[in-house]
Amino acid sequence: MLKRVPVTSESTHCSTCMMGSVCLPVGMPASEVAKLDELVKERLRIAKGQPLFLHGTSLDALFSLRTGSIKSQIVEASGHHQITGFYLPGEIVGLDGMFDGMHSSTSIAMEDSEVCVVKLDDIDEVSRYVPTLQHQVRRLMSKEIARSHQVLLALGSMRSEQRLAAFLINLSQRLAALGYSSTDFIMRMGREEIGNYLGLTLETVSRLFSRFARDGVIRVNQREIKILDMAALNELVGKPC
Amino acid sequence: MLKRVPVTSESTHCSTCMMGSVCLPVGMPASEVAKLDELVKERLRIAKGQPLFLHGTSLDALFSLRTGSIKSQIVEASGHHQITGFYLPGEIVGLDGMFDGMHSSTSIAMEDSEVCVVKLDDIDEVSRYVPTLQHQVRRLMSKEIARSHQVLLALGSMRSEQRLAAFLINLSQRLAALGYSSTDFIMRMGREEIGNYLGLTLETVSRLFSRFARDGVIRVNQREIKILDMAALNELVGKPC
DNA sequence: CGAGAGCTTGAGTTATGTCAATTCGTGTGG
DNA sequence: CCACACGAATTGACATAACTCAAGCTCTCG
Repeated sequence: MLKRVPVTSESTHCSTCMMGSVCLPVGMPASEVAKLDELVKERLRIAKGQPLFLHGTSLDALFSLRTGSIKSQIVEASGHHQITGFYLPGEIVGLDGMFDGMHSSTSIAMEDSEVCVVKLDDIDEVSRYVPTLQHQVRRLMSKEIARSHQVLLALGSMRSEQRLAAFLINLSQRLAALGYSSTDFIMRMGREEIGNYLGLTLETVSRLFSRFARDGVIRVNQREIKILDMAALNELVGKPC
Repeated sequence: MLKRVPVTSESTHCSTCMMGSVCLPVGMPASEVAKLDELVKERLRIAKGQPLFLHGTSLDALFSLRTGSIKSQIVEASGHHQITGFYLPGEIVGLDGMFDGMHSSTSIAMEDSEVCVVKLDDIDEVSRYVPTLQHQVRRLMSKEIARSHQVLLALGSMRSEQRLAAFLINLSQRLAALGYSSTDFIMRMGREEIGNYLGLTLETVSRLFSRFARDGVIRVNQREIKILDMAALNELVGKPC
């Protein structure tokens, strides 16, 4: 069974990659993107359930998710773990842990996935002739900070139904940005993972899905979601207190 | 009353600054730090309660806290706000919001404070001849991500007493790194701010302080804290479940 | 010295967690 | 191909941690 297999067959160039509009080069002028071809020298396939990297191991690269989905989690001494993010294609995994060169989290593929490996050394190298690349990395890190602050807001000040609504809205928007339906999708994560991420138990998450369905806000069948009333979801998160 | 006053009297050079060991240059080789003098061209004094920057305003600089303390918070449409961080001297404020050039949070001085202004343009400029500066910025951003993940862990999977214990331990350690006592300190934030940050109400925070005091773990008098039994605090966060 | 903000404490409520039983769905081996 | 087994999800009943509301206290600062 494949675990962590380098992809050798296809050439991997940012300039010709279909993901360019959502991935690391997002927002960069086309003329600059064309110069990024030295950036990705390797790709990896990760089988469902397998780690992309483990907490505590050394870090010399970032990973740009091409296909599949990945979760990141941190582990306590007690063994308890907290999921800190779900990543979709085009998103960058591994931005934490650049502080001391050690991954501060563990990342696990939630389905068979493929990532582009972006070595930090190569970022430095390439940014000598593509100065905006540094800005790009800063922007992406900054976005990751802002993202986790949003989750903080959810965990710190929202009730369970608001958290789940916010979660669904967020997922919907990110899938839409990838060209998928914003109203019909399959969630790659289970109830327990959603609960862990949102600071709730799986039972609460399950009850909420049922309630949302009963109220006609969504239709849900296992991990298959159909959003029927997006306005109601927005209403939920927009009017707290 | 002073609000946002540039400091003109003193020269501001990283190479001679006392904060070097904890601030932006932390961990950089001394030879490199010596070249950072063009980095900070401006300092600001912010009066207690005044904003350093507001959510939604444009961003072209980072702020390194020299003296005082600052809180960052994000605001919901509803007006509800969530504190995302408390910053102490040597820490960098404004790392979120570099994504689209807009501050995604508001930062407010919790006491009269002074910050060094580090223009993004100057970072780019200086890093041409101090290449490690880019690494340094990445490291600091990465640290901010890891920090917020830790808070996520607290909010997502700890009970109230564990959250407060973790909060006290964290504060203690950061103060110790600044050369202050790790056991005796004044908290610059009130009960409500602590509660907001930890996803609790001020009453719960107050009760917890009382309980910790009753149990002989701390002594507390308003915002004055004396940690009597650090082991007990660590015990609390280390043994959940 | 008075007023207001911040803090503490109590009593009662409630959202969410816990424990447990049941169903559903999927993949496996006879 | 069916039946079984296992993990995932649902649902219910009950327990409880934390919230809400309210009263009183204590600093601080003008």
